[in-house]
Amino acid sequence: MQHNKSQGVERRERERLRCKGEIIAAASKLFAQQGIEKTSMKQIADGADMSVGKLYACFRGKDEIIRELLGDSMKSLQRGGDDACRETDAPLEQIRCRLVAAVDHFKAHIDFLMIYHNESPMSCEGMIREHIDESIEIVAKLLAQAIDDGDISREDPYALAAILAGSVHELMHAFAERGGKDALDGIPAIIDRIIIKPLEMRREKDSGMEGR
Amino acid sequence: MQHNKSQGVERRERERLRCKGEIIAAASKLFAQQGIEKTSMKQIADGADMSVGKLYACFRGKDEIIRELLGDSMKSLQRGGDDACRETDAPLEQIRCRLVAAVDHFKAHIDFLMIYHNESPMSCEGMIREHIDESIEIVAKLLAQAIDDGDISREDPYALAAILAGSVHELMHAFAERGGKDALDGIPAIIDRIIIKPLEMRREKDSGMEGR
Amino acid sequence: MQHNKSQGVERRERERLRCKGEIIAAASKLFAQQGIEKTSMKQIADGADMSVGKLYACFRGKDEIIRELLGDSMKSLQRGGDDACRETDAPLEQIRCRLVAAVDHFKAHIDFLMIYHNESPMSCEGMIREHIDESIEIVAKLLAQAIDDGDISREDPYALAAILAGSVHELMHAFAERGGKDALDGIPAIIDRIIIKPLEMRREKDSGMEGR
Amino acid sequence: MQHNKSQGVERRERERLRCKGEIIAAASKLFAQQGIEKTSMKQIADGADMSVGKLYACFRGKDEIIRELLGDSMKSLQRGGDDACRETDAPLEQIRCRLVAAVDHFKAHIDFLMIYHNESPMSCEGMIREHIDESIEIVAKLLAQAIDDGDISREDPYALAAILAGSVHELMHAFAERGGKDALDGIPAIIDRIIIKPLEMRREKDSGMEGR
DNA sequence: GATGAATGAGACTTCATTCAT
DNA sequence: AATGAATGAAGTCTCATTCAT
Repeated sequence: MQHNKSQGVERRERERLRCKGEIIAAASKLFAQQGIEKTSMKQIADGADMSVGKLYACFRGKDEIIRELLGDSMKSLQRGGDDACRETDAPLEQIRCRLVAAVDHFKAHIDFLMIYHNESPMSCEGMIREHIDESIEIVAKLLAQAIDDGDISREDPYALAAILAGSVHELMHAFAERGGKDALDGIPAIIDRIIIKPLEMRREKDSGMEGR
Repeated sequence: MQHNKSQGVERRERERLRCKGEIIAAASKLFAQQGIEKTSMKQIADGADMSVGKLYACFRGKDEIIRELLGDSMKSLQRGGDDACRETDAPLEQIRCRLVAAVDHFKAHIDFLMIYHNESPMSCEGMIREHIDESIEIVAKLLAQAIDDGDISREDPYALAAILAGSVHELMHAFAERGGKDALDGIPAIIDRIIIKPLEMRREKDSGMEGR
Repeated sequence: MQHNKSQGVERRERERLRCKGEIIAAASKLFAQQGIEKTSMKQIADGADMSVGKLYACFRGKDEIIRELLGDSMKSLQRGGDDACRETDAPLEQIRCRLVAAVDHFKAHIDFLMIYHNESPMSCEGMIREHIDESIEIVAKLLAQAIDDGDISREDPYALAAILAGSVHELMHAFAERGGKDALDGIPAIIDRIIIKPLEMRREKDSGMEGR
Repeated sequence: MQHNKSQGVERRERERLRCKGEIIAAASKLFAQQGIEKTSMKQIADGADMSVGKLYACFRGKDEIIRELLGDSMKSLQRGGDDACRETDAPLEQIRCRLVAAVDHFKAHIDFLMIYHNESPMSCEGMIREHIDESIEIVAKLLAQAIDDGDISREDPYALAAILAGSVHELMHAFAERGGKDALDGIPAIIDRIIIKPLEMRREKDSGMEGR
C-alpha cells in the first residue's frame, strides 16, 4: 500500500518533469522562431498540445519558463565545458576543449543556439548577457594563466577573451546560416588557427628575442 | 504666389524633418535605456516633448520609428566606413579605416551602441542582423581581395570577417562597460595586433617557405 | 442479502456525512481566516485532507459548501435559541435566553463568528442577511408580545429588535477583538442593562403615570 | 497663449474629475447591486458608458476605484459628522448631531449605504471595518467625557459606542428596507429614546440616590 | 469510488493606434 | 495641423469544475 503510494508519487513526479520538458521544448522552438516577447502563453500551450492552465501548473508563469529554459541550457553548456577540460591542466588546452564542447552543445541544441544568438542579451533580466560575461571571465582567467606560464604573448586577457567569445559567437551564426549545423564543427579549428596559434607563435618569437 | 507656396511646402518639409529628428533622438535615448519593447509611444512623445498624434503624423507607427532609427544609424555607420576608406586602395588598410570609423561612430552615438548591443538582432524584422551580415559581407570581400593580393594567408574570408565583426562587437561591449566610451579607442589597435597582423605575418612566412 | 445491501447503503451514507462534516470544518476554518472568495477548492481539499474530486462527490460545488456551512451553523444557532427559551413563556425572558444561547453558540463556534462578522452579508445569495432578518423577526414578535403584555413600553418592535441585533453584533466584534472569546460572556448582561431593563423601567413609570 | 494653455489644462482636469465621478457613480451602483468582488472592470466600463481603457486612464486599477469610492464616501461621512457637532460642546449633543449627520449622509448616498452594509467589512484591506472602528472610537471618547461630566451613568464607553454603532447600522438596514430612504429620518429619535435617554435618566436616579 | 491533472472561461491590465475637437 | 482622450485587441494569470485513470 505504502509502496503503491510512493510509486504513485514517483510516477507523478516523472510525469511532471516530462510535462515541463515538453513545455520547454515547445517554448524553445517558438522562442527560436519568433523571439521570446512575441511568443504568448497560448502559443506555447498550443505548441506543447496542452491547455494554458497546465502551463501554470508546471511553471509559475512565463518568466519561469524563460528562466528555466535559459538557465538549464546555460548550466548544461557550462557543465559541458567544465567536463571537457577536466583532462588537462594546460590553460590553452582547456580553452580549446571548452570551445569544442560549446560548439557540440549548440549543435545538439539548435533552438537554444537561435535563442542565444537572436534574443536580446538583456532578455529575462540580462541572463544571456550575464552568461556571456561569465564565460568571458572563465576564459580570461585561463588566458591570464597562459600568459603567466609564458604560453602566449602578454595581452589584456579580458580583451583576448572577448575576442574569442565574439568570434565564436559570430562564426557560429555565419556557419549555421550557411552550412547547416554540421558546419559548426569547423569552428574550433579556425579559432585556433586564426587567434590562438598566433598568440603562441608570437610568444615564441618574443622569447627567442628576449633570449638573445 | 507660386513661389510663396513652394516656400511654404519647403518650410513644412523642413519642419517635418526637424520633428522626425527629435522623435528619433528621444526614441534612441529611451530604447537605449529600457529596450525597444518596453518603450511606449507615450514615452517617446513625452521624451520628444510633443503629442502622440504628432508621432503618427511623422511616422506610420512604432515600427517605422524603429526602422528609421536603426536604418539611419546604420546607413550613417556604413557611410562613415565608406568615407573613411576612400583614401586607400589597399584592402587591409580599408578594413582598418572602416574599423576606426565604426568605433568613432559608436563613440559619437552611444545610444545607438546600446541599442545595437542590447537589442535582439531580430528586432524589426532582423534589421540589426541584416546590417551585421552586410558589414561582414563587405569586409569579407576586402579580405578576399587581400588574399588574392597575397597580403594575408589563404583563409575563408567570410570566416575571417565574422571573426573580425564578432571580436569588435564583444570588445566594444567589454570596453564600454569597463572604461566608458573613451576606452573604445583602443579597439582598432588590439584587433589589428591580435587578428590582422598575424594574418599578414603568416603570409610572409608562407611566402618565404613557398619561395624555397 | 437485502439486509447486507441496506447495511452497505447505510454505511455509505454515514461515511458521506462524516466526509461532508470534515469538508465543512476545513472550509469554516479557511473561510474564517481568509474570507470565502479568497479560499479555493484546492485549499479546502488540502485542509480536509482529501482530493478535490471528493469535494465534488459530497457537494455540487463551492456554492453548496458555503450554503450548507452557513445553513447548518445558522440552523444550529437558531435551534440553540429555540431550545434555550423553552423553559419560559415570558417573552422578555425568552429574548434573554436566546441572547445567552447565541453568545454561547458563537463562543463555541468561533470560526462561524468570524465568517458571520467579516463576510459580506450578501454572500451566497444573501444567506447571512436573511438569517439576521429572521432573527430580528423572531425577536420582534417576542417584543410585540411583551408590549402587549405590558412588560415594556410601546415601541416599534422591529426597531427594537434591530437595535438588539445590531448591538449584539457590534459588541460581539468589539469584545472578541479586545478580550478574546471569553469576553463574549459579558454581552448578555450589558445588553440587558443598557437596552432591555430601561424598556421595562420606562413601562413601569408609564404605568404608574397611567394609574393616577 | 499661456492663458489658453492654462485654461486647457484646467478644463482637462475638470473633465478628468467628471470622468472619475462617472466611474465612481457607475461602480457604486454595481457594487451596491452585486457586490464588489462580483463586479468586473468591463461591467463598470459598460455602466459608465466608456471603454475599459478609460477606466485605467482615470484610475490605476480596480483597487484604486474601490479605495477612492469608499475613502471619499467615508471621509465625507466623517466630515459631515465633524461639521454637524461643531455647534456644541456637550458630548451627548455631539453624538446626537453626528448621528443625524450620518443618517442624512446615507440618505443622500443610498448606493454607499448598500455597499457599507452589504459588503464584507474586510473589503479592500478592511477599510470599512476600520472606518466603523474609528467611528466607535470617536463616540466612545465622547461617551467617556459624558460619563466624566456626570451626564450619563458609568458604563464601559466602548461597549456603549459599539451598541450605538450596531444599532444604527441595523436600524438603517431595517428602515431602508421597509420604508425607503425617508424612513431613515426616524432613526436618530429612536436611538435617542431607546439608548441615550435611559442612560441620562439612570444617571439622574443614581445621583438622586447618591444624594441621600 | 476516488483522484488530481487538465481544462478554459473570464478577470485584470497594457498600449499601439485612431479620431473628435 | 495638432492634440491626447478614447478604444479595444491581446496578453498574463486564476480557479471552479470535469473526467480519464
